[in-house]
Amino acid sequence: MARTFTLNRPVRANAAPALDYAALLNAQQAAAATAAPGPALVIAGAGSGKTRTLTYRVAYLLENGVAPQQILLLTFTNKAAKEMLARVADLLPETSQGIWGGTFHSIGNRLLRRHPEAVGFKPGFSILDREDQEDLLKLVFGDAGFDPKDKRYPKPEVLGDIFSLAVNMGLSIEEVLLRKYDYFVALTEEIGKLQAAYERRKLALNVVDFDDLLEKSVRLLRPADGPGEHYRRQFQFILVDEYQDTNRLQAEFIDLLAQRHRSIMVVGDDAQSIYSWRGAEVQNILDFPQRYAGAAVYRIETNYRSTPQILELANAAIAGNTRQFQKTLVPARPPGAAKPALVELMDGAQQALFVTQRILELRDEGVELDEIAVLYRAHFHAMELQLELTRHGVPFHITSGLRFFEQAHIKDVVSFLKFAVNPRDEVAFKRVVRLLPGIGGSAADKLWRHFEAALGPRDRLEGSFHEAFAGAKVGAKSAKAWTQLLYTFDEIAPQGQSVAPHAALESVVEAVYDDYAKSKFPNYDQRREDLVTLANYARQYQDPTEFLAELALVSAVEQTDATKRASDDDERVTLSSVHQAKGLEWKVVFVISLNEGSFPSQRNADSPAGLEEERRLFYVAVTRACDELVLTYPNMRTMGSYGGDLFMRPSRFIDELPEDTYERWDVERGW
DNA sequence: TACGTGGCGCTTTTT
DNA sequence: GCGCCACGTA
Repeated sequence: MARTFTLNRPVRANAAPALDYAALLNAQQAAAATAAPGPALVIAGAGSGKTRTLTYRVAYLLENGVAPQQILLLTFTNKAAKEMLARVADLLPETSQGIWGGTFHSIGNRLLRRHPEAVGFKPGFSILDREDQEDLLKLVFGDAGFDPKDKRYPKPEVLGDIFSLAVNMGLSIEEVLLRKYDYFVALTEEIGKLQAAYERRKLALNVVDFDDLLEKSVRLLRPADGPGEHYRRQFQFILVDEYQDTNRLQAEFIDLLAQRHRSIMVVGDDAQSIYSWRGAEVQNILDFPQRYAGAAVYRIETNYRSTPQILELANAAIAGNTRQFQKTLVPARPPGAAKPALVELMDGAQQALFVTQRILELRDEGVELDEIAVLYRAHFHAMELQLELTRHGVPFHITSGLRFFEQAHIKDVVSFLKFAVNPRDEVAFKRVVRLLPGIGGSAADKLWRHFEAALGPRDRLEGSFHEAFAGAKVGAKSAKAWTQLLYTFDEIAPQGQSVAPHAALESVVEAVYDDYAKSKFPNYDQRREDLVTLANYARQYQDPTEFLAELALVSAVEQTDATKRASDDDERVTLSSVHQAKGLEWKVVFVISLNEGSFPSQRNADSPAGLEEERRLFYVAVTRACDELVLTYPNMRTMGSYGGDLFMRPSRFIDELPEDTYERWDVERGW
């Protein structure tokens, strides 16, 4: 084999590092940021400046002559990637351009766009989100010769979960079924057939799902003589954020890229691994020192976020877990005014009333509403609280529900573009035509077959859509809208070449969708506004393929300055699941419904591993609080939940706390 | 295809 | 106790 000699970017003349790491970081952070090349594990406790450390690590590499494109920075969320890259750019504006940074999925997308054929896809493939995937799975039943209405089979939604777990955890269908869906074990063979049919369909439609972005990338990277070798040479330094939440597939993705240089720094907190149900394996981080022999281990344990009282409770909360790196959060802040509060309430209604009244009290004390959060294990735990807050006129927002790009009206108009860009996209086509009055599943299917025949083996339409659909019949009820639709298709993709995304969106809304939206949606105005926002967002993109990929991979639009200002004006309390609160902090945090069966969730309480994850979730919840932490539990489950009244025990996580870590509040009725 | 009614099931959701 | 989906009917 030829010898490889790697030239590093020449170090700038008199290149005394501009940044004084010892002054900007604490000793633990600085040690990690300036670590020598080679494998390294950074155990970063909650609130310890993990992002800061990672940011300075990148800066340190750049300052020491590593070229930006030799750095790969992997995160789980777009927000995290964006934030870190922006902070690096702030530190070193001149040298940071060209870093490969993004989510696992977006980096996978980038690789596959460069080498689609190597894994059987064609350029311009589109990305299915979860809903698209389910739509496609419905079609797949027919392919495999099964009746989708047959109740024995898992619903598309569950099927998607099964396939996803299999891919992400590197398990066979049978293993997944045995572990999580034992009532489907008898159908192992059939489900396997469905999976094969699904794979064929994706290739035929030239579409990939989220999991493919990783799995096909791994397949691309695996061969020693394939394109992977190029990237193994290129990425001399790999950094991974939130490593505790990686699954088996992601771990392999990283390992494949790190094979050559072995200069990989993974950062995370095993105590905050809370996504095992999505395939995350906390074992990845726990075993890292074994998998990468000679790995340096750094610990960042100084917590800048919370008062010592809150940290004492947090440390006690996680102590019950055995599978963890022992660590203790060390407070940097002076003692706060009070210990965390533990509040026993009669029932859910009283809990809601208590939280509401305490929030009002805090507001009177000068705490702003957006510095307060109420966290819970499951969204329905917040139902009574929502009623109570509304009754008292306390504004709140809930971090749940559909994200911007997943809303029906957004997906509807985007489907026009998807079909224009990729005329093989049956799912997008059917979604579009079903918007027309008088056209349902069977008419959509007929139209699709007609179009498929006209398209032939090509991946791009050469003539006009009018020609392609010549002779296709629709009912009298649909005729007018159908003509209008064909006209629109030809406008947004003349000769099969799609126009710029914002122009296409404007055409679609104006010609077809606006009328539909008016008749269909009670909140037409809001939706119309969203569509304008979407079109404006699209202006950044010239290439429709790139725009569509971005939509699939990004869950929220950047807040415009206008909306930011608007939301600054009216402060709101945050209501959030603990999962969605990870990485965030508030001055005052309430954790509610701390009952056996609720938190820990009944479904995880039976297995030791499940219970440890619930305990980590509790740990994540309490470590969100800066100044004040309030834990509450009702004694009875009443209206607001199903099944009638029931006594409930306080959570075992409360029993596990030493009594001197909190102060009990006695709540009594004042009327 | 569109609309009304009964039955079922009901954690979390980075991409 | 409610909402969604699937099935029945026009």
